[in-house]
Amino acid sequence: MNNTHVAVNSLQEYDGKEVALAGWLYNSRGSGKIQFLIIRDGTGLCQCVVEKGKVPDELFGELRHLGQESSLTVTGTVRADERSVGGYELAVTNAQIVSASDGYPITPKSHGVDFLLKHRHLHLRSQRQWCIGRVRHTIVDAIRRFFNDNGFVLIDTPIFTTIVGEDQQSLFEVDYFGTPLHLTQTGQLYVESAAMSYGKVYCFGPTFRAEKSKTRRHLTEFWMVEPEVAFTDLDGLLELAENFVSFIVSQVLINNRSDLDTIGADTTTLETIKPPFYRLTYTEVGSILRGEKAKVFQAEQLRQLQDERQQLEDKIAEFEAEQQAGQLKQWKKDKIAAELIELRGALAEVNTRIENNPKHAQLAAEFQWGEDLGGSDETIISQMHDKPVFVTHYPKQAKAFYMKTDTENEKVVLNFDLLAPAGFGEIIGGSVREDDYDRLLERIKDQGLNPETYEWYLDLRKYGSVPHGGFGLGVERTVAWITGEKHIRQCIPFPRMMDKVYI
RNA sequence: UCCCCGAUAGCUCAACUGGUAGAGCGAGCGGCUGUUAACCGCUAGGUUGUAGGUUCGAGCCCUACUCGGGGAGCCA
Repeated sequence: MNNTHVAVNSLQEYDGKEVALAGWLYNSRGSGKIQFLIIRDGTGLCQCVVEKGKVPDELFGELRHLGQESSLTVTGTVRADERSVGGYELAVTNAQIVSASDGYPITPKSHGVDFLLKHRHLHLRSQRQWCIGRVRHTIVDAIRRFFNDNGFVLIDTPIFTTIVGEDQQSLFEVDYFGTPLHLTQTGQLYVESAAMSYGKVYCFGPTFRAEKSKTRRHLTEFWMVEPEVAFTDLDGLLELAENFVSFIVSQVLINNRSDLDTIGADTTTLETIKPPFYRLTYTEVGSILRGEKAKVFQAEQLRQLQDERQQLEDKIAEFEAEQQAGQLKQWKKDKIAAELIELRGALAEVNTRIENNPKHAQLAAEFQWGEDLGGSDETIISQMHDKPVFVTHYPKQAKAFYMKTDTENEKVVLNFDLLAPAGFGEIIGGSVREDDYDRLLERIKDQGLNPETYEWYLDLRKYGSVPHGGFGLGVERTVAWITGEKHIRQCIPFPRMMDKVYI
């Protein structure tokens, strides 16, 4: 069946020729004697034009009543036409309904988040999800390609794990034949041992965090890639990270331009994502947050938001007045009603941001040296920059035991976060690892961890320890940033969120 | 764990300070040869999340619960 069908995304090779397509009915419009069937086949959309008289009358009638997402094959002549979605359309001569669909729940109109997640198995077919999935595919491919082409060896780390990388409380516990084990929250400790064998390695797979975080940046199951490099320092890691992220973005721009356009991503800004990225220390960030600059920035943003709110409110009032005026054509009323729904949605969004602005400003102003940066602090810093920002040298007390202490300033560690621009926040966290046996042992004890559990990890510092480090990049956050998607739950096919798993 | 917001037709949303619930989309029928979330006409579709309370009267006010959204802490 397959090899006789042509893929929609290769139609330009068949201009003027007769081909058969196999796919699903995405949408259809019709008038008395002509029908437009938009068919999706997984590679793209194609408008198929059915004219009465050019197909059997019986078929014409069947196609007219064919429900959304019915599967079918169509035969016809390919022709270029500007008016068509992909630039090519099919003049249909015949069609065969494979399976008629009736009452498909996801209509071409707007739907709520909850509804769509409950229909995730079907929502994957929708344009926006389809585009995001393709971008994700490119990102995952770029991740592998970057490391494979730069001398890294893939190391698959275990999902069932005996050790704690970050924080005990954020682990999912599983009953492993009567013994408690955890689902991995990082492959880093394992990958460190592999780096001492191969030099440059990476692991790539799902990661599990039981954090009770209900935000647009969190999933309990997400994908993370973690490179680890022997004989490197903080500067080396930053360079690796900025080259890596820039490569990912460039690959998406090469392969997914039409997807980015369809979903309205900001490609002009993506074009500028090239090394070097901004570099700030935690201490610098702290003084920015506490200082005049952040205050002015936040106040300016608040003003902008208020302006925006005013404009939205004016527009809404305008439309409402128009609605009251009466004596309108039906289509005009509909347009206004649709417009109002959109405006009210935008207004709600702006209002939340206005509500949050002073809270975030206060949190920033109250920044205390020694605390970890909050999500809102990162948002502010990332909003203040048009390119990704590295934040380095965090206070030791706020960070994990394995991060190497800066010998020039014992209060900080040689770590970094990478904040994506325009408010997307953290997409990478990484560090140079403590390679000194005694210091590491001390840190393990300081954090109240059991040194016995980390015996093998300590061994790495016993037998030929070298300066080394790495980082973890969150795939979904990267997808969200690049696609401009507000919530990372749209950036993984089947999201797992705190207390909520739909299908 | 805490704070804010919400729940009305299959879906997305209206209903000004309490007065018998309305649109659009979707569905069904009819019309239209170039539509782009097509359009036009008609039809069907509701115990307003649940349980109480206030009131002559509750979608609207009060209490509790359930579910959902956003955010804080924490993080990729």
